[in-house]
Amino acid sequence: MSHQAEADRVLRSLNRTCLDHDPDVLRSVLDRVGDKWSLILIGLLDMGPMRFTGLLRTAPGISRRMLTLTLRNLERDGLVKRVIYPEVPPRVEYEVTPFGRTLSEPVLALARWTADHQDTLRANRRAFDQAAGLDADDLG
Amino acid sequence: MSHQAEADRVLRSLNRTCLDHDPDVLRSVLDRVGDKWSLILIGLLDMGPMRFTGLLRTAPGISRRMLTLTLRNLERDGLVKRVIYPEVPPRVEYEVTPFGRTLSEPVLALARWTADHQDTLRANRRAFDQAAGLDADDLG
DNA sequence: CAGTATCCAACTAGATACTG
DNA sequence: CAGTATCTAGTTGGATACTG
Repeated sequence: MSHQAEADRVLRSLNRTCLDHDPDVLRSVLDRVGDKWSLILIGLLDMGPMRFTGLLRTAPGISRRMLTLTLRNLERDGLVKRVIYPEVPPRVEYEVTPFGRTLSEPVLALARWTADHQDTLRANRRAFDQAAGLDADDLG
Repeated sequence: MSHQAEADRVLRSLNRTCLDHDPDVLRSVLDRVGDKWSLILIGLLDMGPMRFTGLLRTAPGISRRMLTLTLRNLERDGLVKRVIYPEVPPRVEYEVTPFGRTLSEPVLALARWTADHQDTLRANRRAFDQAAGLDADDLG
């Protein structure tokens, strides 16, 4: 059985189990990984532990609020660990947990897909938008 | 080199290329795949072509509006194909394109991860919420 | 430094009435 | 049947002032 056929079979099964059975778990993970900042933070922390302000500086355009909220959610899921050093001034470091690293692989697969197909995607979108534009302009 | 080490290396590289270079493409794909309905529609269509009303009935809780918007975006990206049969009453079928099927694999990987780890996730969240609750209630 | 609290703007998504 | 148009509620996310 080919890899593709196997993948199809499993996806079909997952469609049934995930969609019919408990779509909320898949949804919640997609919400986590699909929101605006989680993946970027995981990506940054994957390269080593970082502090709050470091992440604030490094993640392009994130606000304090969203950094706090996103880190809390990642921590809640056990994907990121928060380590407090009782010093003055206070120091807090965030790091990816071993559990979090298991998520890297599937995320990696998705990132690879986007990297491999971004040209196709761009072309598709451009073609679609152009066709729509011509439609709207009623030009041949 | 182990699979994990290899994955780490590639992810690190992707961090640099995707995050530093063009985060928007990865973002746009995550937006597509991570939004409320795309994955569910891809899942349904993966089992075979379907018509608008069929999807409306089968996807749990989707509105006409969101079905239209989501299908348009999937079509725009070339992941789904819209086939019009010029009949009366009108018939339109949607099907996953070969390009769309290439996306199944990484999505499959993510779905598998959620399936494999949903118990851990649930436990993590429960533990975190309980700890937060105890904190808030000031109980030991 | 590492957040929290508050306010506000933008976007997302649902309900529903209408059209070819 | 296969949508579009419109209105509205709810959510997400940014700016910023404040706290331990």
